[in-house]
Amino acid sequence: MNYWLMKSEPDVFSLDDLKACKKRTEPWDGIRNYQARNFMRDDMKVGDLVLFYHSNTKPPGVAGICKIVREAYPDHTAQDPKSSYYDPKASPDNPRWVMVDVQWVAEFPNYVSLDNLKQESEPGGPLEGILVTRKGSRLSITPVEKKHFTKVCKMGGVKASELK
DNA sequence: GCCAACGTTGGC
DNA sequence: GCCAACGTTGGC
Repeated sequence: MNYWLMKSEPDVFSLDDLKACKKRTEPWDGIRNYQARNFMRDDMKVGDLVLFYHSNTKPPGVAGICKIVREAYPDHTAQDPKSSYYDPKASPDNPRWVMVDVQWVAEFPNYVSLDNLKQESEPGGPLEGILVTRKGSRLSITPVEKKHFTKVCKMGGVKASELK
């Protein structure tokens, strides 16, 4: 079982939006970065838990938890000329990009802002090494260590051991 | 809106 | 295969 952090701009798609979806489930489409794609394609498994991060908002931070309910399959928006995610190099033979399905799990009673994360990821801190607080880190999907996942849940006011 | 950091593209 | 130019991300 792996843990992840996934970024989304809440103006585009927020944790609340996910909660409002049918079965609280929605494809995570539009990933157009190879490193992020490879994480999805090679390492994401059904049941993996995800920190749902709101980017490009004030303040940025982790809003809650979702989980992987379907493993990687072709992202059809890459083949749709009308989609803003259209990629002319994608085709049925070579879909090029993949997506996964995620399901809403929990909203944090306490929003965990990027500032909070930074404070705890200082040298010697409980989140030392977490990728999201690294300078210049733009990757929209990053793996998260179990101990870091547990700590962020605690900061958010949720017990990681009670998630399902 | 600015811009640093990073990824991608394409000429050579 | 190098690298300049360009595009994007995302905090501030």
